[in-house]
Amino acid sequence: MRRISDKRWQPGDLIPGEVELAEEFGCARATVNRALRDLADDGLLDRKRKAGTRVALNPVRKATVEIPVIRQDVEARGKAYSFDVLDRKELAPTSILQQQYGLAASTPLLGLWTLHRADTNAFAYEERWINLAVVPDIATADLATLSANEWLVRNTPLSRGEFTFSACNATAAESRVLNCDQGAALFTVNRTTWVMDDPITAVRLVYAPGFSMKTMV
Amino acid sequence: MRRISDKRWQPGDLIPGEVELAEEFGCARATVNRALRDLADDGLLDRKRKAGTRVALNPVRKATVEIPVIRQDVEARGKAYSFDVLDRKELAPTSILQQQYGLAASTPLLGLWTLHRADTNAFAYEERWINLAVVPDIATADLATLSANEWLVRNTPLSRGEFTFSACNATAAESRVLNCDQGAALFTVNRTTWVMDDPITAVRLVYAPGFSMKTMV
DNA sequence: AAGTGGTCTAGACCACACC
DNA sequence: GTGTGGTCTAGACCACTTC
Repeated sequence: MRRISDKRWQPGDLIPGEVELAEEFGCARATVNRALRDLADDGLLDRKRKAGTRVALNPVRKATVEIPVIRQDVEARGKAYSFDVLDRKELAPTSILQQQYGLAASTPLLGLWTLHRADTNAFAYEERWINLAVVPDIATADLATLSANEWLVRNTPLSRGEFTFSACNATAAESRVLNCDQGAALFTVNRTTWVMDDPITAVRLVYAPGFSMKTMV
Repeated sequence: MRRISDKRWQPGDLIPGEVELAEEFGCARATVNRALRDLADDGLLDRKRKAGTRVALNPVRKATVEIPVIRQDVEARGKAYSFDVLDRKELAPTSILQQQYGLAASTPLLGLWTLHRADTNAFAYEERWINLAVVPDIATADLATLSANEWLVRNTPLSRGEFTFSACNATAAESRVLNCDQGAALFTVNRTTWVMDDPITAVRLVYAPGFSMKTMV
């Protein structure tokens, strides 16, 4: 790391192999491997078998953002968390949802519209679609006490997800619910979650004005 | 991972120690250690000496967002990148900057206002402060051909940074530069970068409407 | 004090990717 | 074919934390 930092090893440079570095530093090859692997995980090195290890050309900064359950997020800010399910409907996917996720027209979906609060203030507004074909049990769960998000986290196997962060102007409906001006800039997260190849849930989360997401590199 | 996924090990559960798992799986302890460490890095396990390893209670989703140099971001979208330095000033820190970063009133700063374009469209508007006390060389660099961001990446030792993502309504000036409506919701990134304990640069980056940042978990 | 994870060693074999 | 990183082993000592 020091050699990258002070430019003795410059971006694109091929650095010595593990065996050579182990000799130079007087340690075992496994130790060098661990160090180089950690640096590669951080995006500072590019490693390839046979080709060797190079200092990363694209200093792509990889930031790890932690995306906590909303309740924890609110509580971490020292506020009391509460939420209300404003609306709830079981219905078939719209044609947009069908093509976006490759769902059959007969797939049963549960739609939930939820307001999350910090103390008594609106914190975020959530629109969520849940695939009842994959998690039918949630249809009978008491989602007024345990949020759908937490229910899914507890009752669903590990999953992979995709997040999209953007900014949106508050619609009339959103401004009413979030108690802000229409057109206010709102930080928005779209999340889709799959188990295996089945989409479980799609969420659009609109945070009240002033929200920000912080991360370190 | 399978045992976490199928809930045989539930959130909060204390799982067997490394020695025991190594016996069970018929492998060396180092192999178990590597596996558990990887899972802990992914946020699935919490590990503490003496206390043991537990399945993470807070399934804090850790998403790794890649924050590329803007030029690469634009080029990855298949557009031609260009930029213009709209304004440039050397001056002392405002009192706000002084207290925010603990700068002396005499610290020389370079302020840059830059418009980044994708093809001929505005892509992002950047306001940047550079600490000339730490990187004096940049004052004489040709920042019209190589952006300040890339100059810093190439000429500065490794640094740590802090990112804040938020949403802002376009000011009158921003709407002119980004060619959008005043008040449009703009995705905004604030970044501060340090080398050791010295702040090098603070950037406020305002993306044109429609920008989104995507990441997988 | 004791038990846990954290790290290291010396050696070995494997798999991939380039020649 | 061959050299690189990827992974594993068996053993050892250390450091942190909780008991």
